[in-house]
Amino acid sequence: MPRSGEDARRRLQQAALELYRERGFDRTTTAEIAARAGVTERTFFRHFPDKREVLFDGESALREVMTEAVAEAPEGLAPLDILRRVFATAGQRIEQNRSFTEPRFEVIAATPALRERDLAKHASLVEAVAQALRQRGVDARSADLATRAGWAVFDRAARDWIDDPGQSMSVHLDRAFEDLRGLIA
Amino acid sequence: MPRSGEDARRRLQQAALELYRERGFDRTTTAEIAARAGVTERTFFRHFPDKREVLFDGESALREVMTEAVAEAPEGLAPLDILRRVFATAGQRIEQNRSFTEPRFEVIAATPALRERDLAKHASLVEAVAQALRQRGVDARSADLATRAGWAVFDRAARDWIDDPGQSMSVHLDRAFEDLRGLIA
DNA sequence: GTCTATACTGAGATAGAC
DNA sequence: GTCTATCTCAGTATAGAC
Repeated sequence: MPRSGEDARRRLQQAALELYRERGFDRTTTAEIAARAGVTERTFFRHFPDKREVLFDGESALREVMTEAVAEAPEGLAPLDILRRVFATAGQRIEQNRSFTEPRFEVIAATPALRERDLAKHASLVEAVAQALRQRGVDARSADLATRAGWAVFDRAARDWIDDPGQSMSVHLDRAFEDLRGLIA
Repeated sequence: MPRSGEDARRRLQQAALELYRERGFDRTTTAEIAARAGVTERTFFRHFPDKREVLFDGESALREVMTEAVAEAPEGLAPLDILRRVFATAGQRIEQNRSFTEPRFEVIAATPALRERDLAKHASLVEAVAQALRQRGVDARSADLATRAGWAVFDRAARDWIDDPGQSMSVHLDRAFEDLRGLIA
């Protein structure tokens, strides 16, 4: 059994996702997850602060991708146009990880406790993106409002893509942005 | 000790809010809440499924107010104009309960676990409002997107009102709606 | 790695309202 | 008598302290 911490971490995530799917989040104990990953229960809590967090390890990387995309967007773009680019970048990542994204998505949707954590992570991401906009000089109110409205569009597009993976995320994103425009006009 | 369940329920809510403010959510035990309310710990869990839910008892009433406001809005309004009315109605309720709303708001903002639950309740409200829009014949995608974007506006206005209660919620709402319009144009 | 506090659950008994 | 709120007792699992 490898002693590498990173390896154990990955096995714990894999084991947790499997068990949450097999018997449900509530009926899975941390001891079972640890056993399947070949470590002790204590090790589980060394890697993850709680039973939910094990499914949200990629969030900080996504945050970096998004805040960097904000910083690197060309000068002179309107806030919502910056966000369109940012979400397109994030959408690509999600598209590439589909084999992991999709089962994870299902488990979260089926589990209220995980859904709560998911929403909290989204709120945190939205806040980080809004802050990145502010650092580009966008005023605080506009940054906040644009990012939240933009997230509604992104979320809509992501769910559209789950239902219809034949079209790429960027197509779904464009459509959702157009829909929002139509609703306001 | 009164046998009325409603009375015990109210005492439990009151005791919980007090204790969460006095020593923080994490440092408050359910046994302490029950003791202050004059019931046993087990009774706490008969009224509330968990330690967080005790602060979210008014949500179902707010949901009814909002979905009814959707149903009662005049014919022929665009989705976002319906929502503007709905949120104005909800805003009035929030304004009236200020003495309860504000301490509760503070405790939630200071406690990650409560913030998560708060976000989940918001998501559930958004879904209920979107469904009410669908029942008026608004197509599913528009209902979803409009309600989420509208909620971003509502949330912005609510925080503006906390910072500046001198202006009414409806003023803050109008301003936030105008801001969104400006961002899209 | 060990120990412990506490959130939460289940089943059965009791007490008051009707 | 039924029904419902509460209590008592006995546990399990998570998470944090040591």
